[in-house]
Amino acid sequence: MENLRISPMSSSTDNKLMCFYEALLDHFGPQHWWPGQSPFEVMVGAVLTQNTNWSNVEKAIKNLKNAQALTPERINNLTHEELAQLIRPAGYFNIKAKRLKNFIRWFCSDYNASIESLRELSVDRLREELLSINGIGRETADSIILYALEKLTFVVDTYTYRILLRHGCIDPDSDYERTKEYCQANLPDDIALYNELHALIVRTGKIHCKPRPACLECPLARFSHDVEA
DNA sequence: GACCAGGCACATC
DNA sequence: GATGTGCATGGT
Repeated sequence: MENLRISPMSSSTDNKLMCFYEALLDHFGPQHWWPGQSPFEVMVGAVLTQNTNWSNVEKAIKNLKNAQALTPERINNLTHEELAQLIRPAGYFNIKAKRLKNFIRWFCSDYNASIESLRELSVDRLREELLSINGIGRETADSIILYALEKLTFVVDTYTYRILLRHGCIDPDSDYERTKEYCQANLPDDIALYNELHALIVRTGKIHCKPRPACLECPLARFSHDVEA
């Protein structure tokens, strides 16, 4: 990845986001997301990781692989109970089994389980279609578009919102779409950068950016960090 | 034992 | 439209 050098102090505050990116990349290094071996595995992982620690998702994916069930056709042919048991370690297994089935039914019936067919669609069309599937919300849709299909869309999550709010980049009433707009307006059109920044934000959020207290050891603390937030 | 984790849909007001 | 709640396992 191109190693842009932007001084946090000299580049002014009109692009905090790029300063954050530089600081986090310097501190943590590349995160090599998404840890899936295929686009389909990434899509499955995107559903399974909803409100769930990734280590639990890995167990569920391992179960699917061991059962030789990690293909659209195989998952389509599993019963609800069979699928739910395989993904049990990821939590919410009953509801996630339904969500996976919904997603894969759409993928198979509308796009013949073809990743390339999905890639031919525009981001707007993809997003609209994904969001029409019960169980696929904004973050899951954007994760699939960015990490599985490698198209330009920024993924917002609770850490993104929390960090940007704490640094005064967004208003407390900013919703997902407004937060996403802020990010995309302040970043170059670079899929690899979107990929890396979201991963770095998650890494940061896990360690430093709990709801409170703000952590002075956070690599972002020097950027007008509101320690009272 | 409490809390958290890479959300989402639905019910209720 | 905003808020509350159910969904569930596994690590710390």
